[in-house]
Amino acid sequence: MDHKDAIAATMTALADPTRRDIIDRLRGGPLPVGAIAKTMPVSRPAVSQHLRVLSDAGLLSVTPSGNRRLYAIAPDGVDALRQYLDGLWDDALAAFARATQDQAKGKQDE
Amino acid sequence: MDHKDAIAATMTALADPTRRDIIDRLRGGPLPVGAIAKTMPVSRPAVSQHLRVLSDAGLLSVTPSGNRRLYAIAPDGVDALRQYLDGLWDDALAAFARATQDQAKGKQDE
DNA sequence: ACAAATGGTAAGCGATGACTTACGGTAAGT
DNA sequence: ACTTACCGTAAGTCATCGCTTACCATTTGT
Repeated sequence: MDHKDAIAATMTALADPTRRDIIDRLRGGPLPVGAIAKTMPVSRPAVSQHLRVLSDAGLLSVTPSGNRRLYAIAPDGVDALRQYLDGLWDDALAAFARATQDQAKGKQDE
Repeated sequence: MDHKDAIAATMTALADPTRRDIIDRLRGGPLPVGAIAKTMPVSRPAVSQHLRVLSDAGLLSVTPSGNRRLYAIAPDGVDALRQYLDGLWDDALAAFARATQDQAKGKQDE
């Protein structure tokens, strides 16, 4: 399933703390690579590699502007993860309700 | 911030594909370790270690039942990630709207 | 045309992590 | 009491990943 691969890529992309830091830098709007790296404890190539991972995961969009490349958060990529978690949330609540209901009826698992 | 650490733990826990598989097995309701491991390509200790990570992240709850231990999805842990993504979603949309608006006004970045 | 700036990529290194086998410990069956 | 079932933990191995330094391409400024 192509959709599950997208979820996997998005999840692993967001798992790294440095990449979440980059995402936080972009919350205010698009930024070029140098501006991001200047406020971070890692080198610029490291930031570049992280931006690649985030872009491949669909979390960032890139718009070349002359000499620089502006990176911005892509709402669609974030939404994919949101839908996954919403589904997980629904199932968790349903299972929880069913478990407590079964417990009230005195049924143990079989 | 303790809250950000919780997000980090939850995110790294969900980043592993095997752990997401385990989560999927638990969507229907609580299961003991052996039942999970029997339907998975990895060994039972591996599953046990993954369950530990998921529990520490607050994504699973454990209820010892006699000889076995029943693992279930914890809605609260899922909700923490949902809130994080909702905030990211809001900021992304706001930044996107502002960027297009600035572009309409002809302002380039400074 | 030359120099400076911006940024992606390759190679190599160190650390983290996922898995296995082996072991111990507790609860249930006979 | 003994055996079996269920499960967590320790030790060790192998792959993956994040980082750095070097290098190269492209674009802007003079």
